Amino acid sequence: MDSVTFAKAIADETRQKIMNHLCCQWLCVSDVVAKLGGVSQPTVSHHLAVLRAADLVHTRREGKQIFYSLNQDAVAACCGALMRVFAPERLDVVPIGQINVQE
Amino acid sequence: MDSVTFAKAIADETRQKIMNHLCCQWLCVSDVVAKLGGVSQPTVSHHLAVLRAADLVHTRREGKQIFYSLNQDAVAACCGALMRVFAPERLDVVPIGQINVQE
DNA sequence: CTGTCGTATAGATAATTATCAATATGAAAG
DNA sequence: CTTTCATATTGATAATTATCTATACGACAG
Repeated sequence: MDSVTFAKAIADETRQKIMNHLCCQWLCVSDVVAKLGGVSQPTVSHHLAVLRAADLVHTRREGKQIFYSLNQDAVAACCGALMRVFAPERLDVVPIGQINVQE
Repeated sequence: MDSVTFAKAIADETRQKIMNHLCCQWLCVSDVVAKLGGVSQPTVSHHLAVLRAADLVHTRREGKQIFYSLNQDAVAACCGALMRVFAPERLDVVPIGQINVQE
């Protein structure tokens, strides 16, 4: 996966909202539709497909429903790659919250 | 600056190429045009404007030319913010190269 | 097998955006 | 002041994409 694909995948407000809801929990599509409010089910399915194509979500089938959850490993890997390429001189002081990257 | 603005700013191949060229060095617009090859000057100016609007580049005037360089601090801050939001459970093992984030 | 429920896909449309050619702006030189 | 050079802006166009409605698909219940 390249950094442009990753950037395009997260470059949408609705998609970031979805990612927020899928962070640290599994939700089925209709759950996401309900949480968003005002967005149709096909639109949500489309966004989930974009996230899936970028490998940013995990998927699990359970009967008729399909559950999604955020692939935090992929997010971390992509952000790390972005930093290596576009902030190589800041790798020693990355402001991840109050945490600093150290060797 | 919000994470959607950042993502949109870097969600373009030409823009990421420009960011690459502006990483760790100052280049004027015509330099960037030359380095890219096949992209018109107005297009480059437009992309630089997008990057500037997202505060991802530094600017310096020198006579008739305007020099740009990548704002690595902003990149690092935005990537850090993305990680905090979308990879909160991986903050302790962020794969920044061979480096791990530690407390 | 048929109906129902959850999700995905198709098709259409509107909005955004990437790009170029042409032109404006602005700074320095003569 | 006029010209020249570097960059920005305008206007137009093509490509991408976000969204909806309608429909197809796939799993389960009866």
